[in-house]
Amino acid sequence: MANTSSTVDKALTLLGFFTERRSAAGLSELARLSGFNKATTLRFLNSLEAKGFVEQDAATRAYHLGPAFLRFAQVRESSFPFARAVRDILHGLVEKTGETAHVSALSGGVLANIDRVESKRSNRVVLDPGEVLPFHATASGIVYLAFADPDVTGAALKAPLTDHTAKTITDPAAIRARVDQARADGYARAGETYEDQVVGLALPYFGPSGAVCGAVAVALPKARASDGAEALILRELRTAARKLSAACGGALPDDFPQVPADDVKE
Amino acid sequence: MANTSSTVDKALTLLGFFTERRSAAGLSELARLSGFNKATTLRFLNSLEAKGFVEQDAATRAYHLGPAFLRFAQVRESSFPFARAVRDILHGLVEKTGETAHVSALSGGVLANIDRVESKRSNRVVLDPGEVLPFHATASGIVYLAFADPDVTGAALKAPLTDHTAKTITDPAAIRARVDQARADGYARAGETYEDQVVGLALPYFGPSGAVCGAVAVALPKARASDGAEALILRELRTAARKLSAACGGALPDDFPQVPADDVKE
DNA sequence: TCAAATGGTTCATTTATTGAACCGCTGGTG
DNA sequence: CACCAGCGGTTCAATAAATGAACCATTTGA
Repeated sequence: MANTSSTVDKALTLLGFFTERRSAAGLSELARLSGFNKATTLRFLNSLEAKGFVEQDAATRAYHLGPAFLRFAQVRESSFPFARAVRDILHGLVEKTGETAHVSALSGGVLANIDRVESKRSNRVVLDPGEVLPFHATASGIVYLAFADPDVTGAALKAPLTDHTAKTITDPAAIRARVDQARADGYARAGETYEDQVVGLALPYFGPSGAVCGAVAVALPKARASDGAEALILRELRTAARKLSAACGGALPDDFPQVPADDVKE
Repeated sequence: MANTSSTVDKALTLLGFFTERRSAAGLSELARLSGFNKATTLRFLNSLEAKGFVEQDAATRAYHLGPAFLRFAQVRESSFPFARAVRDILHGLVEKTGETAHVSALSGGVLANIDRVESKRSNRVVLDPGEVLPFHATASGIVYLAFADPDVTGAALKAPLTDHTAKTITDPAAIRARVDQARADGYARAGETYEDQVVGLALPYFGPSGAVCGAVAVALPKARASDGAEALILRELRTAARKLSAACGGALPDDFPQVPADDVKE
């Protein structure tokens, strides 16, 4: 599966270099980031620009994501009103839990945030829109792998696992253990493996044919991560995961573990 | 400018075949629509799928737009909150005029709707999200051409001009006259040239460096298109165009015509 | 003023793209 | 129920398109 390396694939990877932090980039910068030749990069950018996927700032000559995304997001949404459902579910989660919530989806081989709603508390977790979530270092990533196709999981664990904090787990065997645990539990917890002082809890959601689509997660400051708070969050996450699955035409599998094996029932 | 026909260009054109009406399409259908060989089409779809730009329904094997658009729209929006501004402006227009309003932008050589808000009246104009607006048959298209680069305008008039209604104007010279008129007036009006019984009024909006980005328009049933109503709409459209230009870092040109050369001042 | 970036171009080499023919499969029809 | 037409997908030689090192012309900044 390494890389089929079609020209189209390569051209599209350029888009992935635009993030919230780097919302615009010049030709040389993109060539450096991608490893493509400058001439190649330019041709790709021209093609992307012709279709509205990037725009070039006339003054700075830097490129940024184009208006095509507004249009296509609109078209997708009109036939498949997912973004709207996501937003509603996230608002519900934030209201119920008081913490920042976000939903990710697998898109182009990576798990990327597709929306997030922040807690109203002053001490809260802040997330970049569109951020790519490393599989091994986030609760969303772990729980995604737990329910993903074994090949995908294997591939993700073979990839280089980078450190994000002092507590990031980079040993593939240890990650695999966490993934197995998450599969058994029906959720994943990540304590400061991606950001210091941040705890994450995540559940997967499923599309038609029962394939996992992504994860829904709540991120909170470690200081507020009491057992009781986490149990509440997991309960809310479960209903969120159920709604999300429904919104994309799927459902939680029948054998999906009951999340909070504790006291009260939903 | 005909077609540079790079492989990437071709692959991206596939995305354009997804609309609200045809939100999913199979391999053969896309091959037919695009004119590409089936093998070629499939390779493109695979590349697009790998990056999340299309998804394949496991059951029907049909393809539809993928989650990448949610993500990239998010990233673009985070650094360039345009969609939000558009929405606010459209709501304002609908409230003030009582009619359906929409904003389009040039994206990939075509003028496509990027958002729209419908009138609350029962007899109203309905627009498809993401719809492509033909230059010659819509007020938005005419007014776009009026302020676009002369080369673009020339190219658009050389392209085949298709009929949409009995009143569609397909003579390039007549269209050019309307374009020139629109440039002088600062707005364009299209009476039943795209949809029967529908009148459209449109103004352009401008980005940095003064280039035209797209159009903002109001569409209303012919029966309600009185002179007074149209004058009101044009006034509202002008403030909308000003706001929109500001939202994308531009402004109306200093020499932009005063829209309603009539009674009351804004 | 100079050096090192930048965006962009060129063109022979190479490599990925192309398309006709081909599978196996499904769903509808006489 | 056998048939055929359409589907999604695959193959592989011929070919057209992608590639990249070297090259400008400008801009930036020391």
